[in-house]
Amino acid sequence: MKDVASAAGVALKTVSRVVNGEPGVHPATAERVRAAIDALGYSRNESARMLRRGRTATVGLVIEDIADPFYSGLGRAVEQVAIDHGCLLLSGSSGEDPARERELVRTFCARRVDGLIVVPAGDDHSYLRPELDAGTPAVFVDRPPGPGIDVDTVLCDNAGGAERAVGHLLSYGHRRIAFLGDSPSIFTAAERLAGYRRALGGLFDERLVVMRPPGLGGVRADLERLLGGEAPPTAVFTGNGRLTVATLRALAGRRLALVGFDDFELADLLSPGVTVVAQDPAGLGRVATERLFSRLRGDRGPAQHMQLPVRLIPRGSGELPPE
Amino acid sequence: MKDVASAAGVALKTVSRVVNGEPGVHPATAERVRAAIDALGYSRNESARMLRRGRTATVGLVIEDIADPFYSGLGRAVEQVAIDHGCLLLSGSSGEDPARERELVRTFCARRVDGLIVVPAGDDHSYLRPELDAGTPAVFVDRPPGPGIDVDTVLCDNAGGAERAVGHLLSYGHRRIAFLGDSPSIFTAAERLAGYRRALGGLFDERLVVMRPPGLGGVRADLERLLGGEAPPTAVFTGNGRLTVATLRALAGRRLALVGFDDFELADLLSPGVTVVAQDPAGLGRVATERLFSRLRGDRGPAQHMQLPVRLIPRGSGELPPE
DNA sequence: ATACCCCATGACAACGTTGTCTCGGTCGGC
DNA sequence: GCCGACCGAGACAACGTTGTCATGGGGTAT
Repeated sequence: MKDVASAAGVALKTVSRVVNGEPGVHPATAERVRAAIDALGYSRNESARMLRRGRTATVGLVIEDIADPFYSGLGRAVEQVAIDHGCLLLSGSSGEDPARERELVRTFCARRVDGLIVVPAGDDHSYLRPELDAGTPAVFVDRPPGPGIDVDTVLCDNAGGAERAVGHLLSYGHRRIAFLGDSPSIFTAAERLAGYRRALGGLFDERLVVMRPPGLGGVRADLERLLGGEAPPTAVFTGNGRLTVATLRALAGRRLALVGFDDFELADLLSPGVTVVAQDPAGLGRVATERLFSRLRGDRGPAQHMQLPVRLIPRGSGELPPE
Repeated sequence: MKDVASAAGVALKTVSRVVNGEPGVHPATAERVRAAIDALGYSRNESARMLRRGRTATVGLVIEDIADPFYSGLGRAVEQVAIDHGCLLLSGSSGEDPARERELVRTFCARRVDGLIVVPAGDDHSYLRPELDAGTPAVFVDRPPGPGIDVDTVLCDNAGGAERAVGHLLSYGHRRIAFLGDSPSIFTAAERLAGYRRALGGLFDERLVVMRPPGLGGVRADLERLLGGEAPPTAVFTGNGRLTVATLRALAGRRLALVGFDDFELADLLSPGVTVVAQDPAGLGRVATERLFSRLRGDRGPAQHMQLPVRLIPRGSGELPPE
């Protein structure tokens, strides 16, 4: 910028004014400056600008794994909204590791991101307190923060969706419906279990519930055990997309009524098509990021807790009769 | 940092030394400084550090669409390697729009990213010349840069993979094999067409080739036209993952031998399983980013052009006999 | 003609670090 | 007891912007 200034024969500040489109510069001068900028291939140093202004025009996104279609859809939406607001996205995957989540947040905050979008892995977010007090807004998506931290959250209707899924199977005559869920320490898994339980009411049988981290081996064994036991289930409700896919693999073509939480590509092309309760990952990302920007615009109201609806999509697997 | 210094009763520079683990600080002093840091909840301002050091510890990633499983897998690998090298990732989706690609690169460079990983959308990258000359290394992945720009590239064996796919169908007795590809202006599509053509040799028939941007409607119509014509194809080779899926939808269960370029989740669960030529998106990302960091470590050698192998995975659809 | 105001421009400090240089004190060797 | 080396620590400038305030010149109203 110094070079541009001397090339155009003006002061530093005038170049700054032109670059930022500030008023009060004679058109002819501005033109001369622009010519010098082009000639020298100058581009503003954003690091210096960030330092001076205290704003980085950057949003930090912490998710579980960007390679997971659910989160990459969410991430894409966050990116889009950020760009619409002139911000860039710093992103990182926590891999469901609370220490890693914390480390990412710490690093993002050291870089003075304007705001944070977090899909938390852990359940203790007291480490966020100083950042929040310092004025860095955060929005939690998909899962709420741990106790004592009251920030905006955008969740989907986990319990309601699960209830809906199980109700659907009940309406087709099933009475013994298994639940394969993620570890109950994960918020969404616990919520979905609650919905499952509520839908079943007196039919609830804890022997039909298996909750553990996903993985084909485990699911296959669990399924064999469930189906081989006395009074086996006639249907299964799977608690997330990965478990649904693992279950489909484990079933290896055997027909068993199934409704899964989370939609996934090609669910419609399998035979039978897979009935799911679909969330809207892009919607979660969009709403959360818009919430964040409304905070950045100065909204100081109490924390908002939003819940997005889910949608049951019948495709065949959830409409199979018992037996 | 100023506050920490006065709290600990030392000079600014001493705090800096402690924070950066530089030698030459008395252990007792260091301890006092650390105590002050904890008490004040201080964290280094990375913006200032970037400005001063001229390094941002940031890698810019430009891809087509982070929501696409292929690119999100690639992005995850880039992120991992970057983190292993102490860098964060700024990412953006170009949406196959050259202007957007350029804009993203420009923005990243204004932020003085240490290096760039680019999946290009356009075919003119002369705009990169100033950045490259300024010492910002770039690595192109999946597709090469336009003419005149000689940077490291990491591609997969597009032509070889296509040749392999078509050869596979030929070996199962097919003689009329259609090709559904992306717009030939896209490098990978053109390469795969070349491989298809090479494998067919004299059997090549341009009436069996359809190249256009993906989208179910188009694919369905194209397929109807191909299959309804005289001497219809007995097999089809699809030029990328999205087209493979669109084709499967359009076929709606009709049996037609098919081999697709790109693997995708659940390809094994469809019936028949979908035979594919699989790339390794994570491998592309990893190799490219390692290349970038070797440049950042000072490698000034000539541009390297790497090609990763592909793998044919027979699953059933590619082994169907003609008719 | 004088006073006033506005416009275009510039000088200067500050943002929070880190690299360089300097300085005082202690220690070891002769 | 003297000198050089070394160690811990600090002063200062610089990175490239932008916000604040100052300045001078020309136009307008009185």
